[in-house]
Amino acid sequence: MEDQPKSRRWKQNPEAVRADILRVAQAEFARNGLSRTRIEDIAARTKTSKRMVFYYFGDKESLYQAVLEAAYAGVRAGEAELDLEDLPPDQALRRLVEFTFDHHRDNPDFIRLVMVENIHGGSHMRQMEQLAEQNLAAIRVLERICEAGRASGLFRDDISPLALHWRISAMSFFNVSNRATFALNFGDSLFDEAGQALLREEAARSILLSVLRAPLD
Amino acid sequence: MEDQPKSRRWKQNPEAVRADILRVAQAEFARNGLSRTRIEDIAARTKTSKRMVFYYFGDKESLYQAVLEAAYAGVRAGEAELDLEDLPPDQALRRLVEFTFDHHRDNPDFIRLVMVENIHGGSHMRQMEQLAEQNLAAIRVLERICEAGRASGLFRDDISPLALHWRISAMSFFNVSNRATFALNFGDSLFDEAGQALLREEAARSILLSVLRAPLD
DNA sequence: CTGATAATGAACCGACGGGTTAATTAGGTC
DNA sequence: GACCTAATTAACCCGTCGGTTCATTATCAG
Repeated sequence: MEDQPKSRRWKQNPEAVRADILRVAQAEFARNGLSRTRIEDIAARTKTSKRMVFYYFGDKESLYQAVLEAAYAGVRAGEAELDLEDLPPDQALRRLVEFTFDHHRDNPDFIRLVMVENIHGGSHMRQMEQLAEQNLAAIRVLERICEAGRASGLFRDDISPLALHWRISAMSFFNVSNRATFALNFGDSLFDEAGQALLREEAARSILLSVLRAPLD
Repeated sequence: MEDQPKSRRWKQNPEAVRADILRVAQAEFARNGLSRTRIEDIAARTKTSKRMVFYYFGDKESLYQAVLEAAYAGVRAGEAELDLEDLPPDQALRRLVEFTFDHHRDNPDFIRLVMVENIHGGSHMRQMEQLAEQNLAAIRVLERICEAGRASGLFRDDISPLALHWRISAMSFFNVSNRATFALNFGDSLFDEAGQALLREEAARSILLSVLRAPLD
């Protein structure tokens, strides 16, 4: 029937075990952060044992790092699916903002991992190399939109794509990361369906408005 | 000479010890989060001992909670010093955004505590009562600005002060909270003096632009 | 079949760190 | 000065949890 590439067959499948551990570990680290997460808890939700976690990943920090790396790769892959090529620049930008907003919402575990990593000062992210290109790809999308907008006379010519990305990320990220404290402080009206629709729309509108050629100033 | 209110004099001053512990604990919890912080480390940087930390605060979680509460109170007190009463609404709003941006920047420990608390789902913040009024005060400031702006015909009449506050907070908070990962992903050009000035200005400008009466749409 | 290696299981270890016990001192009160 | 309580110290306790040891089984190459 089917032959695995490396001729590994039924039962005793290391790759699957590895992936299983990674999957569970991602959820645990996202929920509890690094220190509060117990390897035993991860193992318990896996089909394998604590011994195997160490066997495959060495130690806790390495596992965490592998999780972070996989999460980044997964999310960036999702982003790459967005196609804005044949849209006029204003619609493309609006679509990008809305997509980013939704995409963050749909990946709370990733957001929480990034929060955790920021608490740690980004120390585990430093040795990840292949992120640079993926990240620059995100900026390049914005650069193209800005350039097209400028060329058509629709956008201002002093837009910084990086600063624009920063603002889009800020709203999309904060919406997920600070939901708990924001809701406790101000109620959860912004987090029901209507509230989220409002925030999403205002985010898109304010970003768009800020790049359009001098409506006022 | 001077008489303390409760006739407590030189040496053996519980209030001061408490405050000392709280000060050090705030820095430690902000830097390391809840689990990674060691009570012994806190004690070591205090003028007192580990035993005293438990004596005054009961246990680690209670100490953390006291720290969080004190941090909130401190930051909110700082915010209250901003006076926008005699400014026209557009200038008042711009000033508020700039102030919030700066204020977050100046209180990174507070930001980090809020990050930690969000990782914990806000569970320690739930029993803090007196925050409600302080938070509503922040919204009320925005409500007054929006109302004045609307009355003068300058602002749109469909502004949600809460959503506006959310956007201002998002940018101000994200700027501090995600600095580490953002800089690793995209370089630190947005975090030097010029970059920060740009972000601050764009934040203010985009907020302002979004409330002004139909410049375009 | 045989030997080698990769994968797994069970039981164990040790130190780290939150929290405590018990005894001591300082300060206030009358 | 006698007494009481709040504040402080030193030493200890013990559960938890990251990581390991060692023995066992599965898989594969020849």
